[in-house]
Amino acid sequence: MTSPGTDGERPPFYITTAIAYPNANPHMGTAYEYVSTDVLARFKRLDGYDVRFLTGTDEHGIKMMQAAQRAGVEPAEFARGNSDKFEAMQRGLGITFDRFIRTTDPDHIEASQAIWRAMEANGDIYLGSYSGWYSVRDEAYYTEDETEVREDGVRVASASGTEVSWTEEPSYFFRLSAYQDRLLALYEEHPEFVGPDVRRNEVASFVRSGLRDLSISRSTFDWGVPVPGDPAHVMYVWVDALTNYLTGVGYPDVDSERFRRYWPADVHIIGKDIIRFHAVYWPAFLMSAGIELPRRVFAHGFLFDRGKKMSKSDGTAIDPLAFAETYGLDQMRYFLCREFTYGQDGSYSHEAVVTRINADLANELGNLAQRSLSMVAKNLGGVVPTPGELTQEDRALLGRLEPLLEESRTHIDGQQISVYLEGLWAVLGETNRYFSAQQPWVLRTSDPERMATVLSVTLEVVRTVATLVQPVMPTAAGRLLTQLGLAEEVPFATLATPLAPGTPLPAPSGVFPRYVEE
RNA sequence: GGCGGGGUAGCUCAGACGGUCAGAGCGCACGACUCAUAAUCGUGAGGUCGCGGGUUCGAUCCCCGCCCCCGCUACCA
Repeated sequence: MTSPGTDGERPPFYITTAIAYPNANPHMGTAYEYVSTDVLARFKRLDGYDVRFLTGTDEHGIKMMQAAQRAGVEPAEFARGNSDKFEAMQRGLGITFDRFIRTTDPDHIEASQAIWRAMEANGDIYLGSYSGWYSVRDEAYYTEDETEVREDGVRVASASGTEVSWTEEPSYFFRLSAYQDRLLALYEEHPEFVGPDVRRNEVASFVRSGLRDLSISRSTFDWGVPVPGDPAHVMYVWVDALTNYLTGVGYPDVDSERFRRYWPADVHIIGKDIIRFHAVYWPAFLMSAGIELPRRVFAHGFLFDRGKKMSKSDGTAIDPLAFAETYGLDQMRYFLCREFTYGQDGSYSHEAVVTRINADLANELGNLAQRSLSMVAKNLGGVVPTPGELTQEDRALLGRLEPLLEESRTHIDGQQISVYLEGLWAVLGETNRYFSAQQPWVLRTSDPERMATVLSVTLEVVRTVATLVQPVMPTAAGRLLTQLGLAEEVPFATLATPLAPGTPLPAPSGVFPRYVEE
């Protein structure tokens, strides 16, 4: 399952991010999710898969409505404007999504209503009543901890300060409680359904503790998908939001080529904060609707800003595009993927970014490429060198390249993004040691043929790493590949083809400049 | 409280049927080299592997107790 078929067919691969709730500006956490998912998507594409990559925004719900009111515009207009910001950010980050879905899209409304009907037809939706702390002015329910009792004894919503009262309203419920056993069986039989492991433990523990039915509609506001057959209600949150993954492949037309090709999704990439909805509600909804389950849900961790220099002086959260502007987009993408163990939390700082840029990119990779390519340019006429007989050292290093693709595949399939990069850099470290030990600058006069061999071996390393690192740093990798006389983008299938001796190479130039403090 | 994870070199972290398992990267110190982006290579730095017991020929890795830290414990997404 890790490598594409050999029959020339490109196997399908469907990957998604969570849809963002655009009631505020995007931050580094959202950028992290997009970049990391994009890396997984690009990797699969370069590895010969027919990838469908879905992302977008979740535009419904009470909070959007309130945010729109504060901004003095209609919800639809407000949502559109903010959604556009998210889409623009993704484009700015080089995210290669195939569709940017909005939950206000007509086909999504249709899909949501269709899955609702399917769950209803299965007897899992019933009308009940929902109760909670309700603010008439906000037209919203608040949980107990979102409210506080003022000095005058009146309970108010902490956020808005408006008075709340215990209220009951009719609401449709999803019979989540009926799915406890089937969900536990799912985690048991398909432990890969939830990752990382710690998240599966949490989810299983939660389900084991007992499930209550889920309120899935509201009648106190109308900014949402109308409930089929009862327009007084709109769907509340999760049926609508989660269904985007189905909309993205053509649901409810389950006979369509797109749906049959891409569903079930191979992996949903999400933040750890919404693991329950994806690992409990979502499979339950799908079981109810008679739809196949996604193969895996993977929750990444949170990123925290620990650096002072990086923040704006006013302390506002750093804007991802400003981050990319400051350090370079490829550098940013590399940092996000390499610095943090995917699935765990992490904190970033200006110092950490600079260290990665200089140590990993400028020194280990960029300098290796530069030192080898410039020797080729100066001493070998600027053409791919012809290797002579290989020594044990040469074979050992070249031997390290062979398993890299398969190892990378394994890591990527398990969403171990940092481990995949670690593997590439381990080889770069060995190559720098090899280069120093072989001393081609000495061989230049003592044994030119041997020098050519050493440079040839080194260029093979650069080619291999540049090829495999394309998903993370598409632009920089493309520049490296170009300097090796290759196309700007090359599929992984080309890894087995060494550089052709004699191929003229362009004049080398640095790809990864050092980051120097101003 | 319950469930789960964790406390290892200055920092971030690996680690193992219990017996070269005391490690990597960064940082730091010294040295080498000069092809290269003040890059690269070599060496070193001597950390009670949270605390106290126990099992064992032997435990950082097993058991018991204790002290800290973190996550989850449902309808904001």
